[in-house]
Amino acid sequence: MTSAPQRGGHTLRTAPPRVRLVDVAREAGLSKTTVSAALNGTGRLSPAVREKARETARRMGYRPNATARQLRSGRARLIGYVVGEFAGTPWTYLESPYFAQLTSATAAAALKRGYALVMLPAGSLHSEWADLPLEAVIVADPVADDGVVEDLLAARIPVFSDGSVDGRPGAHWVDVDAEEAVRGTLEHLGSQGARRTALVLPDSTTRFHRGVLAAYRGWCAARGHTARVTFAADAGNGPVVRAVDSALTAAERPDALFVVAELSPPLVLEAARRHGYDVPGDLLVVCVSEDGTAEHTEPPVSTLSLQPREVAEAGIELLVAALENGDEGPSGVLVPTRLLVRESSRRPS
Amino acid sequence: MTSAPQRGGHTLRTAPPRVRLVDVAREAGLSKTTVSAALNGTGRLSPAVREKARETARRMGYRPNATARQLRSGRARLIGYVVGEFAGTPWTYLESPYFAQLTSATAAAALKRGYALVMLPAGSLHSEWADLPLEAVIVADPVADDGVVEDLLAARIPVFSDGSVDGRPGAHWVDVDAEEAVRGTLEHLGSQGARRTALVLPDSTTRFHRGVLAAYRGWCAARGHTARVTFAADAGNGPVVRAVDSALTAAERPDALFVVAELSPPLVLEAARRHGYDVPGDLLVVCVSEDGTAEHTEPPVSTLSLQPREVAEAGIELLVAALENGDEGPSGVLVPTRLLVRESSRRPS
DNA sequence: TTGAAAGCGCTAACAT
DNA sequence: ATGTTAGCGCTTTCAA
Repeated sequence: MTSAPQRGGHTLRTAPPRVRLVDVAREAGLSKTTVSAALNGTGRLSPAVREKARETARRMGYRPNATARQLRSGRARLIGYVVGEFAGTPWTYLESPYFAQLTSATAAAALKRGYALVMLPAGSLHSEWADLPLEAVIVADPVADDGVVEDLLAARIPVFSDGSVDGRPGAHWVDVDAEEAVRGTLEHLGSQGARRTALVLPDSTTRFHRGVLAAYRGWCAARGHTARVTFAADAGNGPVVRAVDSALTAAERPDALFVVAELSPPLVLEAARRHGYDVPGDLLVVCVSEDGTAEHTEPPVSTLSLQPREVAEAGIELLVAALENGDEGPSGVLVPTRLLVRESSRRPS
Repeated sequence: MTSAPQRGGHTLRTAPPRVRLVDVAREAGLSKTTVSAALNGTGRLSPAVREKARETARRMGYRPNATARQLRSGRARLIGYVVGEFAGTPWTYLESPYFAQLTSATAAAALKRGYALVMLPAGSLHSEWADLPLEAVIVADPVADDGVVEDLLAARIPVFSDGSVDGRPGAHWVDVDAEEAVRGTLEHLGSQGARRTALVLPDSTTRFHRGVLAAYRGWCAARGHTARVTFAADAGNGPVVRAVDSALTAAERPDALFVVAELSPPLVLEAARRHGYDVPGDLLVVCVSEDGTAEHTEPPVSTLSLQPREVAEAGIELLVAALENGDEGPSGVLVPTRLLVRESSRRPS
């Protein structure tokens, strides 16, 4: 007879050993099977026995051991969640309203289907959390050639990410249509009279940001406009404010600003004011943002929403389908963005 | 011979069965024991054998089953994270900079000690996630008589929360000193000439918010000042803006504003402007906020930081100590707040 | 130096 | 209707 680690593992020295199924069975004068069936509502048991088992379990404060169940069922119902951007500051992504919403919506959608989300540091690799029993991992906005995606795929762990993983076996994706989003926004701005729309973009290799840049350049080229792009050196208010400042002080002043780098809308307005622009009088403004402050500013700021909640829903739906019905079905889905036009981008007539 | 569920559980129909330790052992012509020891660097094995085991495992793409390990070790190294406030909208808490920072800092600190964080919906009860193998649960800012805390304690799951759980066996806490925070802020405001400081508070039963209210009232009473409290009906920009509006339009206009309800600092400034106040000329402003925009406004806004990162660090330290060294040691710790004085609360001389 | 076997706590196939 | 037993995949004691 071997002696396994202290019952209940290396847990609290002072903690009493946890009540197990067998303890309940013994106490009730029944077998494990019967108690298990009684508690799980399975099997054919006489109501009396079932009740007795339940009563005893309750009285003894029995709680099934989740790990044992997981092992038995072969399913952990745990999903990893890691974001590709922000690798330099692995835990700041939640401070972005976009990621805050994406993350919470993902957790919500997952939990609704019976899966829980495990938060992982941005930019971390599989090896750092290999001993978590994750059934799949969501990689939000991976950077170009993201190491995690490779690692995961090599370890045969299903990956849910964006369009950049298309075609890889075991990889699934949800994507926003950057091309269409940019076109829609620029057309809107154009329709309000903008001729010189400047773009402020994070210096990131995310698929979305790359897509935005390409679409913007394409749009300008097609119309013979000069592309006016300013890159924010880094995420965070400071660097993005500086990028906006520099976009607004260009020799040829822009008449519209499309801020894709995440910046609190009131701060965009303040920058405009600081540089002597009237919004929307001589500067139209649209921000890619999920920040609710946009509707409370004076004037309210138009935003392009990337619809993180819809993205999360679609992603989890795909994930559940893949995990539970095998790998068939579409491996990707496109979610449309939504342009919320407010006063900041409506040229007064 | 029984036939357990499909090897690997109900996983992908098309997925090949996962490589197990025994598969590697067979392939290498060794025993499970030997391969396990080789891979874990334990036991006394000849270098040749160890290498052979490792090589075979690598070649076959072996990855240990995390659930089996957990069962064996009796430890899941998983911590639940649930917030008490926001029960009405269980997933919006991340949109608050305070909770975003608290959450990410908690996840970071936990992971550093080898624990991963599982995100749970705000206001949810133990029964909704009873089948997750959580070794402990962190209940951030529980509301008065929070059901989760009771549930968890009854289920003998260690709880880490705030001072409101003090004294309960199995409960541990980290708290901010609301009394001192309020006193410090009001003194600062007073030193800058404020005589009529209005307070804007969420209508919440959180320990911190209750503490702030009590401290504020006490402070006013001690000095014979009238207490000027406005409650924000709800979280979110809209309701809090309305509360600020109403505080600013009181018959007797305040000369200082202490905004404890979470609101984007630029929006506080805008409200002041809207009502004809000059900040800091005739209204001093201090916000309880972790929002980085505070330093980028004109004027920059003074904030009282609740130091979520320090709170998280302290909490996880306590948690690890309790989980790993038994339940002794202090069951609670107090973390000081930090007043960051900026231009918005410095009376120009 | 290596291997056989027990057992973590649970569920389900099978026998009674 | 209820119980016996095997086994999920792993680590560890103990024997060889």
